[in-house]
Amino acid sequence: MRDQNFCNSHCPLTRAIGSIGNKWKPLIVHVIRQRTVRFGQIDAFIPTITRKVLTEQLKELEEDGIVNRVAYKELPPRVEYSLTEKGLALLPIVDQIQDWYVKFEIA
Amino acid sequence: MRDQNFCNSHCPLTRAIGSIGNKWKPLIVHVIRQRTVRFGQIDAFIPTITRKVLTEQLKELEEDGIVNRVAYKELPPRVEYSLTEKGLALLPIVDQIQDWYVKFEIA
DNA sequence: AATACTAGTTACCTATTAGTTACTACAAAG
DNA sequence: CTTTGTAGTAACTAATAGGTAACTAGTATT
Repeated sequence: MRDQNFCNSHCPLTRAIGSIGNKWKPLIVHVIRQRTVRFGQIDAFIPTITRKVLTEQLKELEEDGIVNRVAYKELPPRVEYSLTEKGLALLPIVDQIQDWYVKFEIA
Repeated sequence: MRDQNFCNSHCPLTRAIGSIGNKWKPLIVHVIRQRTVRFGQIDAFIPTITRKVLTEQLKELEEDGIVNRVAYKELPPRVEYSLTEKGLALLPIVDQIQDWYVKFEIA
């Protein structure tokens, strides 16, 4: 998202939303989970995301200390992503969002 | 948000994000909390939102069964908003997002 | 000699979201 | 008789997010 009004707000919830409150980031965190996954795997798990947008989102998540990125100097390239401690702490919240939705979803 | 790819996804987390995963809705839920508040109060609590956008977001939240809207037939108009059971169930999650952010924020 | 492989990047274009300004209704207060 | 107050709406514009297609590197396979 990177909305300056949000990132510089005096309200911590607003800043939190500025950091993870967009449509892709919770999904990316949810896909990585406790694993170490490659770029292409994340891309395959989120069918509607494009590589360009996935790259952008992963870069922001890395900047915000939510994911680790390890690039191997090989060809073809290999880049592995995993959650940091901060990212792992987000998992129970993401799970609860899913549970909340399922609980109130009209069958 | 109302992204059709999200709302019709087979993944419940994706659908959940489609319903509350935008920048304004968690904030609106957080502002209403357990109270009954008027339109103008919400507007005053979220300084950077415009009336137009607030109206749109509240309408979607109402459609999704997250807020109740009660309009009194008076002049000047009075409209009161409160959280439904579904909306109230979102409060602990929103609080946890805030706690998560505060915990990992670099001082 | 051409093709596939991965994890991107670049330039360009479109769609969605958000902001701006002006306007409404009618009663009550000054 | 003008102003104030509330909760919007309409028309329009600006900003941002997201999508598309083409391209890169160097090794390994066909």
